[in-house]
Amino acid sequence: MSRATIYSIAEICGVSAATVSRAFNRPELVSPEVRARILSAARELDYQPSSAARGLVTGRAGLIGLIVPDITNPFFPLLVRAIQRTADRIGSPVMLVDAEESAAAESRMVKQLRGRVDGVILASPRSPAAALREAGGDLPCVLVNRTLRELPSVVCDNTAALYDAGEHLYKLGHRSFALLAGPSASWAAARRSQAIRRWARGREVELIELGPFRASFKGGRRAGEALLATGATAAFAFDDLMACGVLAELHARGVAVPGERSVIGCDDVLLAQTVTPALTTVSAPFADLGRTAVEMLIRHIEAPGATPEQRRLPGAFTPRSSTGPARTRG
Amino acid sequence: MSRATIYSIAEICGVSAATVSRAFNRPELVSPEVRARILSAARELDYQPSSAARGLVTGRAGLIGLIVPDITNPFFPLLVRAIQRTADRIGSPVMLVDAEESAAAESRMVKQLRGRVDGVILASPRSPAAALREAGGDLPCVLVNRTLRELPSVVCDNTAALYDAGEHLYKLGHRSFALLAGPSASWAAARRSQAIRRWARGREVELIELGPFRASFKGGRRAGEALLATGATAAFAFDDLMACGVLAELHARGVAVPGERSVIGCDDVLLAQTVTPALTTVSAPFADLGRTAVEMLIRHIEAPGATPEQRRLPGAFTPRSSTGPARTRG
DNA sequence: GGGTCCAATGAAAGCGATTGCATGGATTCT
DNA sequence: AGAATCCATGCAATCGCTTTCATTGGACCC
Repeated sequence: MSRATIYSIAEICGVSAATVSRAFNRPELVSPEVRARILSAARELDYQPSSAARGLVTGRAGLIGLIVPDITNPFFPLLVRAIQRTADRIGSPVMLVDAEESAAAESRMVKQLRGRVDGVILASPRSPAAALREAGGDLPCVLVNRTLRELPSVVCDNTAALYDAGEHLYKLGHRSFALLAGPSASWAAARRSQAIRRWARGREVELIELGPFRASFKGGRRAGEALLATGATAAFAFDDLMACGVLAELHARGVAVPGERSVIGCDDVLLAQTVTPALTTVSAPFADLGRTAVEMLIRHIEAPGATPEQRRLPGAFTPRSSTGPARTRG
Repeated sequence: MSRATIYSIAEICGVSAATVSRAFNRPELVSPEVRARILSAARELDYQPSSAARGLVTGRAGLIGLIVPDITNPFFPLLVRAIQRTADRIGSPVMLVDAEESAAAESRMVKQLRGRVDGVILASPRSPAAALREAGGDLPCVLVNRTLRELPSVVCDNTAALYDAGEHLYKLGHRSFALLAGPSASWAAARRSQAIRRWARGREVELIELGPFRASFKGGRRAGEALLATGATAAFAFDDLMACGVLAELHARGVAVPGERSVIGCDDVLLAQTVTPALTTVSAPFADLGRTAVEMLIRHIEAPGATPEQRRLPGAFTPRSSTGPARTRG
């Protein structure tokens, strides 16, 4: 048996297809008894409206796209969940696309998504600005963790939290810090480095910049190696994954954390809590990030002309066990 | 400017819409010059076919659904990527849905997906069999990491690898083992426990069954606690996440791994490599799992009547650093 | 030269929903 | 009572594409 349509329901109920359609979309326009009959018949037949047909006439796909650079990076599942949860509440499922860290794939996917979705959320896009604008075309887009003047965006602003982190270490007696920079193409990496530099400038401390390193466990191990070559007693890693690599490297070399060095991550992904010692980090407001992104996208879909809004949500400093008093040098 | 359609292209090229459609779908049916003209005009106008219109007439959405119980569990991102990669190659994007560990949500989502997608891949579904069958209806479904007689499925069979793991520990001198069981509702957990039991029965060893524990880091800590209350020198954890919890708990209590106890995980997720010590585990064939699932689904979409095929792919024992010689009991 | 066949194209009928407009019966107003 | 109003419903067009069937104009064969 083929799927039920508004026509089969109409026939059964002895009404026209238009009435059936209205029973679902504008229930106030059909008489209560007829509506009841229709709904019950629909349930009986296990009717599901064809989204293709609806999409064709309304011009809306009822879908939003989500492009992430790397779903295996533990940052993204948390974001994906937050976005999906919000999108689901407003009845617009999410099409997830993994760009596998390729900028080229990213804009290719945006293009592909056009015509299938009503708008897309681009999480931490790697693509150059021009490519993004071009690929987007008239497709509503919102960026997460990156800004671009022409597009709405929501970013996590870690400035204040990183200051808190710095102060935390300062109070523990640290005076020499290493900044383990993330990938140079990453907008977030640039912002974080900047925030830390600014904090360091306002304090009487030494800041040794190392990197850039890849935002991966391996990258972290390399960063750990570099860290040991310096006299820094505390390190800011670009993100938690890198911080875990640092921890592993230090452990492998018999350097105690936080005994001999303190390490700070960023994002607060699952890993940060499971690693030993538990990672002092800056928690990203995943839920808010996701919710805001979806809300902004919806707004942009409904009012395509609106000026792109830029939102920044603060991260929160979360002390755990990977930071401790500075070992007195010597 | 509204989007280009086959009509606008047809007009520009001085041909009929039918020809334009054919130029894309049955290129061998239109003359080379006309096709070239059409394709160039299409590129010019940045034409994207409306998937709604196409879907309406062909009855195919050109989309497959993927339902995972918990995207934040590191097992799933790896699977998602593998599935997406394959689906992408055959030009069928993936709609990802996170059921947030709720069986009810799971079947609700399956229902919702019907009419939007051509088929669904259900990864490690929690729902009772009846609910799944019912929700599926005539929608092609394939299960990953769970079997059900009526549905095609692909599972990771860890039996052999777990035997290897057992032998590995046996050779290291272990004679008393703990089995840290996963959630009782999990099909995979049942299979793993069974495999280990069978192995133990074939050997002169003691097997202490503990649990069930939640398949989470916290669950693992609890399992670690329970483990310490026994005399077992080696433990099989349900999965890597749980194993990490065990490791953390042992570390917190000053018990050395692998010095005093050996721990084995399962799945080989990112965590297994980043934790200290690196986890000895059983690697799941994520890429094959994903590829097979998509291929089976496609086959089932194209031949709805076919008998459900059941595939099992072997995991591979992967020794790392969390296992070592049994401490001679004192 | 006339018939056959084929390749290239066009005309038109849907696919299943939404929606503006028309309609007709009941209700209310004057 | 007749006119005006309104509510519930039906009719029919439409969205953009695919696909069947018909048509045209050569090329080819006898």
